[in-house]
Amino acid sequence: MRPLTGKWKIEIMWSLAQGTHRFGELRRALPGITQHMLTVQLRELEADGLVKRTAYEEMPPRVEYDITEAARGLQPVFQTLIAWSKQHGPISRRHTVDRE
Amino acid sequence: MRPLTGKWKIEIMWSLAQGTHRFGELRRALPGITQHMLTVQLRELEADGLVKRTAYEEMPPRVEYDITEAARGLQPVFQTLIAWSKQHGPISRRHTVDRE
DNA sequence: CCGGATCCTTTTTGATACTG
DNA sequence: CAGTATCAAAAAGGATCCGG
Repeated sequence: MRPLTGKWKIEIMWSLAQGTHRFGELRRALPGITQHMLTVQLRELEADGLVKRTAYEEMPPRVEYDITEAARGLQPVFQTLIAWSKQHGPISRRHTVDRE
Repeated sequence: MRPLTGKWKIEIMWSLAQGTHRFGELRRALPGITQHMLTVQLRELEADGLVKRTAYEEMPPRVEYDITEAARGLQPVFQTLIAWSKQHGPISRRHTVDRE
């Protein structure tokens, strides 16, 4: 099992759980993420059936992201994890990077 | 935020959520994990305050692992994720390795 | 039985530049 | 605006051998 692996997936899903977002909106909602990473993670989430991508072929381009029905069942997970991390601080993955 | 990152952490926590386990028991409960990885992940979980380790200096050695009080609040997360993955299949991290 | 220490491979992440 | 292409660095994962 490998749920929601990736440095930003929880936060992405949490953002999307609160409503449709455009690419640029997500980028602003996740300070520190690069376009590259946002693209990669969204693509993976899409492939995993957690995110739905809707592209409008207009000028200027517009792309919207939503969570899928399947992912609705995970919504409490996102909520709990976000809330938990606010209380206990971030967990794991070199949480103490102590640059040096 | 980086919750429960690691290939085995969810499953480890899920196992421990169901009761105290010894090292060897966990190993058997997680087919495919190496002792090395189990050690590493347990150490990280311990450092993150999600797991409590109790070593008995006996012969033969015995070590028990439990989830901490702080981690109790995450128990529904483990449950939901495990249940979800049983329905929808594993998520992410090269789930389609399609070896040639 | 429960690890630690090494060494090596694979995956992930990130910086930067470029495009319809 | 919403990406793609490259390249490089870092982190995670795993095999194997050693020790109390």
